[in-house]
Amino acid sequence: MAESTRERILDAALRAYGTDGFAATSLDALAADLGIRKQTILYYFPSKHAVFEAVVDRAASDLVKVFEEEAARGIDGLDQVEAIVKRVFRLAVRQPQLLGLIREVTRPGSLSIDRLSAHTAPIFDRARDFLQREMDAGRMRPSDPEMLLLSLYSTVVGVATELEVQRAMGISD
Amino acid sequence: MAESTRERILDAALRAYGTDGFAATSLDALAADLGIRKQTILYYFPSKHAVFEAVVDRAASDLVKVFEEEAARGIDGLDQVEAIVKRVFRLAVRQPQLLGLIREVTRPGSLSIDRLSAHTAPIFDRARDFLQREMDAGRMRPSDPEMLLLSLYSTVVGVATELEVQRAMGISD
DNA sequence: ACTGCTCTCTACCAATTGGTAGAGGATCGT
DNA sequence: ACGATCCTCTACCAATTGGTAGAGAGCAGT
Repeated sequence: MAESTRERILDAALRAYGTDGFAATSLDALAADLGIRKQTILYYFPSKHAVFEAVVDRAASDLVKVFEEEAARGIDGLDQVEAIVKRVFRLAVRQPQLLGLIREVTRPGSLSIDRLSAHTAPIFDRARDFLQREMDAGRMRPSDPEMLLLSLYSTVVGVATELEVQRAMGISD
Repeated sequence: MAESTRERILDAALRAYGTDGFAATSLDALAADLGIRKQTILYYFPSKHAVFEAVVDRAASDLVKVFEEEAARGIDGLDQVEAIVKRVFRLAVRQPQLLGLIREVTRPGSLSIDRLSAHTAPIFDRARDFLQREMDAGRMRPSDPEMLLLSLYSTVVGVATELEVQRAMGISD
């Protein structure tokens, strides 16, 4: 067995939720995509929403891992920021639905915001402290670290997810 | 009659589609929110998707109008960019769901991308030419105008829509 | 051979979905 | 008074939804 059924479900769910969204993806469609019955999905997860939460958990920890690994290399100033942005982009190219899922979770009506921020809050705090430190040390132009972080986040997620916009606007690659 | 039923439907639909999304908003829910029956909605629009398209059309032309008006003032360089960004933000504060709807349309699986870009293509071209001109004239740091435009777009839409993120991250206002 | 466990299945369900058909009230010009 | 038009409604429908109940296959340990 190359991959457990549970894992295959999470893979397919990430793909579906990240592109079409949670509400637009039925358990039947998800199961059909995997060549199984939806009751098999409901054997591994108590409800549709539980599938979503599990996908969010895995996606969040994947993202957090990127930050942890990159932060461990201890690069300074903008080079550190650039390195992380580059790695997130590489992740987004390999798994385009991952950031799409993040976008889905961060939607106003979402129920799983807390689940995501439980994962991301620590690295957010660390990132803010890092930016503040680099600004104090004069290695970065001083500004509000939280706002800088938020626009960094928005830009990266935006550009990475809205490939359709790029195509619609006529940007090839 | 203060506002026509058709207009009221579009208002409620913008609110719902912009926050919860298209798939998550049933015609019944939309009608209940308005205190009418869904058949009344289907009297004004042939299908659920037609409601969506009408909302997109109106939202797009609202946004385009902002650009047209601001461009008509003929400001130079970064001041022009800043003025437009500010106006879009003001619009986003007054109608938070508007940019949420844009985000919904630009999702990978969306069917109405062409409908949106039909509206926005002209101002996109104009904006790109404007940036190119300002760069050539030395009023802006030279770079790829399309990429600059895309990151501008992503940042503005991102920051404006993801108020939940801001809250989750602990940014008050 | 039997028991228990893990897994996937068939069968079924009540609720909700988008959509159709058409009745009935109001308002109009004639 | 009349039909026509505009609007909103009730009644209904087939399909899909998330979820429950439980059968049965395969495989372990005994």
